[in-house]
Amino acid sequence: MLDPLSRQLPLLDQPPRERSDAARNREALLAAAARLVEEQGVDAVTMDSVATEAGVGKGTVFRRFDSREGLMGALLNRSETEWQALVISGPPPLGPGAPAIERLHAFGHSRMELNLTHAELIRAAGRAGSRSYSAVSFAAMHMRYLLSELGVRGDLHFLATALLAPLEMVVLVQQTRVDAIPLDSVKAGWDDLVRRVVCPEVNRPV
Amino acid sequence: MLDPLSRQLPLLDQPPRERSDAARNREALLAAAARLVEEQGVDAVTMDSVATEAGVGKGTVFRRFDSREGLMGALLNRSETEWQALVISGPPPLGPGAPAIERLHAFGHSRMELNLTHAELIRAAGRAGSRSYSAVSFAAMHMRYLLSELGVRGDLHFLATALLAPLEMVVLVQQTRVDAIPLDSVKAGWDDLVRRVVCPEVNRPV
DNA sequence: GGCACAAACGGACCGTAGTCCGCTTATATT
DNA sequence: AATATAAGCGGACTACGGTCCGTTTGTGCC
Repeated sequence: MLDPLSRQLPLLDQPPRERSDAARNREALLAAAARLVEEQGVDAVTMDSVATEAGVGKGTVFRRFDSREGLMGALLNRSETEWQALVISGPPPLGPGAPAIERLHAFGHSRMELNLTHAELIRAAGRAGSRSYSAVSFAAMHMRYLLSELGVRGDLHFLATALLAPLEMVVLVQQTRVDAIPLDSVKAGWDDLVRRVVCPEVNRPV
Repeated sequence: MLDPLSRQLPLLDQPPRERSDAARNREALLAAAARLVEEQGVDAVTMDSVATEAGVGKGTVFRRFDSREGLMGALLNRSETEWQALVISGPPPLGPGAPAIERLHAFGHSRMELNLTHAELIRAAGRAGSRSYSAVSFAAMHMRYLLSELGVRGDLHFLATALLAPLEMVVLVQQTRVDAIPLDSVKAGWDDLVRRVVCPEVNRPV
């Protein structure tokens, strides 16, 4: 039985628990969408096909995920969460335990791979893609932490954004697919950018 | 009369001149689209309304611009071209005549303003937006030129991309609209990034 | 168990992007 | 001027994202 106070002051509460049928349908829809992506590619994920595949009505898909972009975002969110766990508590050098500079390089490389792997999905997710608020804010927060560990001075908020920006999917796709630059060269370029930003000479105490 | 050779070897030729009615319709469509954007915002620019407004059929809009994104891209292309002209031959510090470092700062600031001004249009243009090949390659080329003038060593191709990336609309919108950072702070942050990249100590001859 | 009600459901419906194909017209040639 | 032909044209048609609202169902309370 729920605490009666929770019922009376719902605004102070967690939003009320999701109804069981709703939860079941959400899982079924995510599973159906993931399967469609796997088997037929992102373009085959229409709201109708996902609904049919999950055995629910179309309205339900929109109720759960608001829009196609929202559905794609939810799909992305799963791997984003796994990745964040690796950064927070996975093995070094991505996870804790390695020197900050190594973690920083591993962070960038790993993010590039993640964004390229999910390029189609990120594109389909639009605003809900890699620039969703939670994804951006986690990455930026971690980046600021690593930069401060390295003694970088300046506007860490902006510097984090600036180092993250070339890891965005649109930029990576341009470089690796349009300009046909090997991924390793892109990584090396980013490493050089990092070197310049953390360079001791430009971070002299004022 | 055309050179007979041109008729016989069309592959060596410029693509045949656009038919006069086609050219007229293209202008009418661009004008109609620009007017709709101006008066009612980007969302009001549906392919039907543009066609009606220009007094042509819907199929004609698609024939000329392939897609809604293509139409938006064509609209953007006009201001992009004007901007490129300013960079190439406009007044300093954006145009030639100022020291390279000042031109670089002006370049970044100007690009930010341009991208923010056209944020809606760029979003609606999707792939045809600010990352269209011609826009990206012009900006990158100019950036490489300025960096080389400044004696920057390293992978100029990547460094140009890295300095351009934080000027992308999605990043700027995140910073100025979501995080509510004043544009001047963003500019200052970018200036600092530039300082680090062109810093003499990190560009010592090997 | 029975009741009340908010939440969830589903599918008909709407607007828009994009396709298709038979008709029209500009242009080059004679 | 007449003709041939490729390019252009237009609007009916399809598919998909998104909305709406009458119906169903899970949940907490008695």
